[in-house]
Amino acid sequence: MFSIGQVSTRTGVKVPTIRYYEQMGLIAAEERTEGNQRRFSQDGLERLHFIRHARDLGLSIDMIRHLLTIAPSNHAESHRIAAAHLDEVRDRIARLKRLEAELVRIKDSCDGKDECSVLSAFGDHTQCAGGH
Amino acid sequence: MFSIGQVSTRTGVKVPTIRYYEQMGLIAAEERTEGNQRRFSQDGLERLHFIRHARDLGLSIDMIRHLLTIAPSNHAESHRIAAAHLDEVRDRIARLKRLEAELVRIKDSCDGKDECSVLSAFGDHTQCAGGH
DNA sequence: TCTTGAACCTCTAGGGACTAGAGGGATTAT
DNA sequence: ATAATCCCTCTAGTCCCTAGAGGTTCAAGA
Repeated sequence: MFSIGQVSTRTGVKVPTIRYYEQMGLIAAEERTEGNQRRFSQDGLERLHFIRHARDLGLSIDMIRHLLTIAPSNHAESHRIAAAHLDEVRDRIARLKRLEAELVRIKDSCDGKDECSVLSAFGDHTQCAGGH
Repeated sequence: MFSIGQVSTRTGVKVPTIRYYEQMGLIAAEERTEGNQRRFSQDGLERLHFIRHARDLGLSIDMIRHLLTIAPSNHAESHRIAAAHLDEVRDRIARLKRLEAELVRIKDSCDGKDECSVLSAFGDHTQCAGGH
């Protein structure tokens, strides 16, 4: 059995965040000591690992709850969630790349000059690749 | 002079968001009508365009306030902000790409099978490219 | 066994960037 | 004049935590 601090160091999830996840219904400490401190089993630790990983991958708490409660018995649904999220991520990458290109343009427009136009570049939409 | 609604349609910034920006000290309506409604000048409109663009580019409200107050007279500072932000964006792109690769792995690991392992894939860190 | 100090507990509030709703007043077009 | 639309302020909610206050429990050393 692990204390919340041990779980925290093993999973990399901060202590208050673990308590927050409990509050949100993602996890629950299997036991409490006489003095009301949480004790987690190996299973609880792995569940938290899963949550951590899924959060790193950008899934929302709701999505994760969904995966944890509905999906274990339903691969099609799990698959759908993963695929939908992949689409989202690809979209975000595309948008960030446009953003990168524009920042380069803004930065370069003023490199090596005494006078630059970062401000007007920020205000100028005409060269934007994508429409806002 | 433009009403808040006209400014909203021209800039694409929603009405409550414009009021929020005012509250945050990014903009201020130049005038008010007898009946206390905001009226914006062309300048105000352009300032909001700038803010909209900078927000699209991912700059925080604080950064934008900084740009609007300190930077106009200080190109070096503006340049620094743009360059620092570019670094951030590149970092985000790199992380998202790792994420994308992993989502593909997770999805493919279960494509076309009757039984899949999305859940265990989410829980499995061993194949992560980057360390969490 | 006692004591110290680290770790734990609950509860409330804050943060960032909005968004939504209530309850009302102003403006504009017919 | 009246209806429709727009606008006002204020409060509270969203998401995912993070920080702090004020107090209790645990583990290890003397």
